[in-house]
Amino acid sequence: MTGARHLLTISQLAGYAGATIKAVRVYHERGLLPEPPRDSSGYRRYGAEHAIQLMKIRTLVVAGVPLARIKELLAAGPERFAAAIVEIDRSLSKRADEIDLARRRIAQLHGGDRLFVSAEVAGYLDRLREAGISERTVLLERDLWILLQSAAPEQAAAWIADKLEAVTDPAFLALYLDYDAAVDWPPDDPRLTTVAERTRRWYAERATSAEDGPPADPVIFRLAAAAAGASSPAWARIAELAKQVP
Amino acid sequence: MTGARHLLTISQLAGYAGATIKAVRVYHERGLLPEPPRDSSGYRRYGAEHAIQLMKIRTLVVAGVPLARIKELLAAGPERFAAAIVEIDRSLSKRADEIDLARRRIAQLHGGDRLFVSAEVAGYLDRLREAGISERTVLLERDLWILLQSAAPEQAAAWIADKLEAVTDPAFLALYLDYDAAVDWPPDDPRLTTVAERTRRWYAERATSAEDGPPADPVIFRLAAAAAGASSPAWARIAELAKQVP
DNA sequence: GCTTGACCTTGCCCCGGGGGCAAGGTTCCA
DNA sequence: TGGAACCTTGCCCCCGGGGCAAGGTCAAGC
Repeated sequence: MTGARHLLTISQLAGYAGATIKAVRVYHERGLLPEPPRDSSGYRRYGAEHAIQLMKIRTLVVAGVPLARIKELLAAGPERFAAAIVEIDRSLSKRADEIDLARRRIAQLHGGDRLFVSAEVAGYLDRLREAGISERTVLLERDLWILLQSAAPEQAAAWIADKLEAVTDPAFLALYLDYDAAVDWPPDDPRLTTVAERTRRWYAERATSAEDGPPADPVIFRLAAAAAGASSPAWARIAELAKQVP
Repeated sequence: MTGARHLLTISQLAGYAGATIKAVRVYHERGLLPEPPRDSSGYRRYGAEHAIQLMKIRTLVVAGVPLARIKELLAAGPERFAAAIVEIDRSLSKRADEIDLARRRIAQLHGGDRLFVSAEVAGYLDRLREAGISERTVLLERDLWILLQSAAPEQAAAWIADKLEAVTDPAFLALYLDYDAAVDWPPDDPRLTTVAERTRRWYAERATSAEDGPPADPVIFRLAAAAAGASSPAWARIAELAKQVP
């Protein structure tokens, strides 16, 4: 009569615990769930004790605990088990936070540049837009910042702080608007000398008024200048002109 | 000078987007991220456009979107993309709910039987405990319900409704306490005939007062009786005695 | 009895999303 | 000039099962 204690088939067991037949067999293989007795034709026959164990296993599995760790936990003493539960709960709550963050980020996916550059740089770019800089130039500037932030994050951070200050200066914005207007001029346009002159003046004034300029790492600076120059021959020419009469 | 547009190494790119070098190479293989130009020694050199694409990829990856789907999405038009974003957000919110549920379940892992049986059965078991039934017998009853719920969920549901009603009857509880006391008696204990007599009377009374008894599926009923009988020879004897004098 | 469909068994290969390591080439910095 | 830190390709491995094959078994209906 004790055979009546093991009357569940594998699919009944799996269905009850929200698992699949395959999963149950995997748990047998990995030693998480003891193999039950077999009936006369070799079918596995389960009892309530297996159902209980399987429910525990599934609860931990859906909580994201790896099978190897589940095996340890089920074999461990209650105090170790309780400690593990606390830790698992913590990791679940962390996962929930990550999901929250992921939701906020995918929501920004079809939107602006905040996903691609730091908040500071995004703010800077928005100031440029407000000042009337063309979207094309803003995007060039954005790409430059992406390169900078990738190649030298802390230098970029120091630099953007400087730029956020500069952008409050109307003279800087005016100069930037000149550059924006000049982007498509031919390199031999005579107006470029004027822009170069204004550039020199602004830098000179700035060097006297604020003693700490951008932490001029020459390598990075040159790369940035080269990238900008590559985008616009006119800009490259302005840089050349501004250097010529120091 | 256009080489300056591609100045990031693979590790700089990966670091910026929170990926690993290996992951970036996988995205190349799968066609998610275009292969960048190589420098003179065969190293990959990336530009801002790759950084932007990689950020998009990573955002979707951490949101749990499979790489194959990400590839489709990046190639699709904006309206299809937007629709997908909505769907991804919904699935993320579902995941968040699942995590919530998982947390509540692991919290019950070291606690009572509510994890292993339905809420109704758990309530029934608690009523038995309140009535003074020994924990050992309650656990036997619980295991029986686990078998029942696994093997025939809807029959078990109908049956538990019946039991929840029975448990409000003091006569039923008194009878159950008799069984609890008898669990370890030898099968030839003379007191068993008294219990059998009370059992017969209770069933007779119930059959007249409530016309709809439990939906007596004979197979399931017999299995349950056999399981109970296997746990206690005395209970098996009571069942035999109660049948003998119909 | 006989078929039909649902179930069960083992065994094998497959997937995604990379990780790890080997074995070699390159670049940077002191 | 030498070692650390990069980079390259290639190969095998991990988890947690899914899918399929090739067979054995069971219950219901005719």
